[in-house]
Amino acid sequence: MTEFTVSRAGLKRGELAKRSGCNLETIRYYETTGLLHEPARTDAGHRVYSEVDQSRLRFILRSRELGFTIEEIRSLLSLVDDGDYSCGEIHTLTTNHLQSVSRKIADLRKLERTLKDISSECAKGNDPDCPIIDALAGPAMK
Amino acid sequence: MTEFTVSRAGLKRGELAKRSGCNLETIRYYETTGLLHEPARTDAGHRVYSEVDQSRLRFILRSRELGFTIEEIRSLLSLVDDGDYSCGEIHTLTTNHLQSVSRKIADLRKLERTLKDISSECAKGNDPDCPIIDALAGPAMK
DNA sequence: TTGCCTCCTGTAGTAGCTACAGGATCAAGA
DNA sequence: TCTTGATCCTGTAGCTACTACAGGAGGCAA
Repeated sequence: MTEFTVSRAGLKRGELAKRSGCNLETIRYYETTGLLHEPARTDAGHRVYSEVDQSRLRFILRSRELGFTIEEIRSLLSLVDDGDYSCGEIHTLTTNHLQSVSRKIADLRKLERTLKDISSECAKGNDPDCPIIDALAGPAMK
Repeated sequence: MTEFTVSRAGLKRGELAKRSGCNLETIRYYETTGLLHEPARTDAGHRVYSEVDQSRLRFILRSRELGFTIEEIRSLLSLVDDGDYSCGEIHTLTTNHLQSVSRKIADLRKLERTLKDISSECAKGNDPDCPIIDALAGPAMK
């Protein structure tokens, strides 16, 4: 069973932001949206993040880097939190995400092709008769 | 000099939305953000879109399809509106956009590769010891 | 005239943050 | 001990590019 490793004492929010590379306010945002648990507080109300909190943030940041949405991460975390997730469930979420990434790549490559095509027709001169503008203006509406 | 073609009488917003495939509210949004000029109105205040308005919307929609941001489209349109744009300026905007699309593709392909790698390590079974979770949890913070 | 559809305006919600205001707390130096 | 400046707290507004809704007015056919 995967667990978040524990080994160092608490950090305040600013220090956690620095070490994780995450924006200060984003940490609070992840708390309000429920991705991060509410951390312990000092008597004065300052947040103190345990090693478990730090690992959880790292998990979130890594998942975001890989393009998972907040809701997808919420699903991943809730499976882990419940404790009895199967590897198959995690795999399904991941491959679904992979498919949407692949689709996005395909879309962007079409787009890239089109942009190359229309910009290659352009003489780049001072002539104000522009094939790019013509291409963008396109045919009249039906 | 490129111009927007004119040939049919005015349309109301709903009709324009239907023909252009653009959402009804989006048309108003483009007006408030200044991409579309304020159209003529009937006595009762209903918007009436001329052929020029329709061409302009088509230009915007096509540019959005190609992934230009609203600000990029604003630049393109203001060059056209000023009337004395050079084809070189348009070409520059387009190739800048093309570069950002290409960068995005490169980023997504790395991401796709990583997702494939981590999900291929997974046995997909009921075993709750998941290499994907391990990969996402990653190494401890510095 | 009744009913229904479209139109109008202003405003709020979406994702995923980021930034700011106005106040409290902390830690180090004089 | 006092002061100064950094950091913390909360709540709220802003960003992009839309989309949706509420509540009211106009248009048109039976």
